[in-house]
Amino acid sequence: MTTIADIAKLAGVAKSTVSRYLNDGSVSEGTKKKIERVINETGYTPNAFAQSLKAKNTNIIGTIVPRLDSYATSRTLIGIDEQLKELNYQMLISNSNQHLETEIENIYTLAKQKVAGIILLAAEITEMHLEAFAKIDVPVLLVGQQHEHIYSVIHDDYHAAYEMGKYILDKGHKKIAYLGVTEKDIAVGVKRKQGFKESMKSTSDCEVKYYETSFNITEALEKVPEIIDSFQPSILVCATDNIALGAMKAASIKGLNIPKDLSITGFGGYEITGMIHPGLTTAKFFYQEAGQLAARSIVKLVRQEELELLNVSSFQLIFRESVDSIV
Amino acid sequence: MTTIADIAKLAGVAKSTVSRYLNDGSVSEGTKKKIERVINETGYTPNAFAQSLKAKNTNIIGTIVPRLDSYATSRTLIGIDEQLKELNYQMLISNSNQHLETEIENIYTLAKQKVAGIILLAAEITEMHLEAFAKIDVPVLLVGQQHEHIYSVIHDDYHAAYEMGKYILDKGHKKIAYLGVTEKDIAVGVKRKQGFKESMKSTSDCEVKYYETSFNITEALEKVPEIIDSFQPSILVCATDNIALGAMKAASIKGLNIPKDLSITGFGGYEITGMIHPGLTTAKFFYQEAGQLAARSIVKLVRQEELELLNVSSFQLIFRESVDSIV
DNA sequence: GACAAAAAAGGAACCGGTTCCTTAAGGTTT
DNA sequence: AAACCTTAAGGAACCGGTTCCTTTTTTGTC
Repeated sequence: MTTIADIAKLAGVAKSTVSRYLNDGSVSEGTKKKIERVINETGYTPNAFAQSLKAKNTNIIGTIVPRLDSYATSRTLIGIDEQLKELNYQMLISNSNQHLETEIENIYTLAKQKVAGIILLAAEITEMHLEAFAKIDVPVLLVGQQHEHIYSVIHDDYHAAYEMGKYILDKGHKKIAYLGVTEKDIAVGVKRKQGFKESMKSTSDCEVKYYETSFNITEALEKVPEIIDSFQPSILVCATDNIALGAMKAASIKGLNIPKDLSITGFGGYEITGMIHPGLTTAKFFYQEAGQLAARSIVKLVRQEELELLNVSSFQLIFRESVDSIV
Repeated sequence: MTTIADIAKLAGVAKSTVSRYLNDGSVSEGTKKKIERVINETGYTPNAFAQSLKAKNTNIIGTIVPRLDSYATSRTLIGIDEQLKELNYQMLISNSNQHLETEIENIYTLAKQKVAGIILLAAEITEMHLEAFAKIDVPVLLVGQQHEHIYSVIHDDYHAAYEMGKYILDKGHKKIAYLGVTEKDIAVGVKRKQGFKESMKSTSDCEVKYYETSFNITEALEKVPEIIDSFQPSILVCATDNIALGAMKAASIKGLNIPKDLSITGFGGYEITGMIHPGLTTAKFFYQEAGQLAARSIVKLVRQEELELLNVSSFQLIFRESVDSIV
């Protein structure tokens, strides 16, 4: 390993001069040349640890994700990474594997590594989270979930669900099943359901039933047949695309034709929803863009610039073949 | 920020004693208690940079991925992460966004950050890669691709394709289209094709044609109709599940029934292939397990232990509804 | 109780940078 | 030509740990 002292000796100058050359650059042309030559010859790069030790902070933004194998997560990470690179920050991914304790642990680990900021893609914010945020002296940004005291970037779950509700009413559906998730998840479990419920208020001759499942495709697959048998809805509104995919599979297994026998919708706008047959009608969220927004936002926080507490990313309904018109 | 000097002062001992307490632990019971109390009170954690600066290396394994939004990548990362945690190493993900130059850059960046080792999920190994590996003094492990001089963990692409070929011959197919990818990708582009070709040698009354597309779903979607029209195969063997998904969509759009009018197979074993209708017959690779193997392997390299140059992860054919029998 | 050996604790140097302070050199002003 | 300012460069301290070496304390043995 060559160090700054080696470079200094080889160039016949002091350490501080080399350091100055590398940073501000108040160095005469002659010595610049000398140092440049030596650095090129040796292929020297400064030791990042020594720099960070002195600087007491880094340009690293830690990003904690609940899982890596999810379209939403991946796209969000891509957006974050893209934007951070542009802002000269680096992304450090920390996977908590849908494990609450690991998630908390990761917060502390990142803090210990002196990251400049933390982006948290959480499904749920607990007391332990708040405690961790308070203890560490690092700005935190939530993505996908909101909280009254923490900066966040969220998707417009409420209005997406509202518009989706309006749309299926337009299509004439009267027997509607909504398949949601746990209310611990404010965004997906609460907001989407609220938006949907609100849209249902505009009509009175509809029968709407609400069910709950997990985020797991296979669990949806198991739960759906029962819903179909007992309630016989004309449409199944699923709180995520994955649930919708499970529902479609379940319907296919039962020999039902989508959308003739049963319409299905999702939320998310995963790429796969356009590739299957029939295509799935869904509300598309802009994960990558939200990731970019999150990156810009956390950097603002790091730089102590002004930022809205709540930042909303938009959505777009995508109409495909999985919804039939009832006449 | 509290430092080890603060702790030492508060506990009334020397810095070195605190350090010893934190590491080997050759400290008397009495002082242990004192130090422990102070550390608990202050919530002190050692500065990772100072430690790394002295230690001259880290327990971080850098993992370079070509893209984040791929099932194979995600699963592999999960496996790596899981296993590294167990071995007390940390994973640092670096995304090259399918950009060769970024990939090379990332190699150098990771080396500069003094990672203990690098796992590279590459699609292609160029001269620039080899040059980078030679320059940096960090062990490197390839995943998914092999190279005569570099340690690697690969999937058994050759035999998976061979078995797949055998299977579809068994099913009686005679007009077979193979839709592959660029031969720059040794694993997917070359090995799968080779294995498949080998299996085709066992018969003489088959017409087999080879085509090429990209890894992109939409490109497959565009290319497939032409293949169907000009060649009219009874089966389309796709080199990846994504290509197969594109092909299925294309077939659906043309109004073809899968598998009656056209059989389709893939490679990969993505979860979604079991969720669509009809289910896709595919060769499943064990990405997560391969990731774990990769983690164990890179750690062996870091510790300068013995390791085979080539480590092969197995596969399993999954038979679903997308392949018909020709009688 | 004296003495040797072992254990515990202290002190200083070091890791590789950055930065502050000081000195030296060169240029300008009067 | 002296006084002053500016620019360039050197030297030393510092960031927060670890480790080696030395000194002090404890323990055990005769």
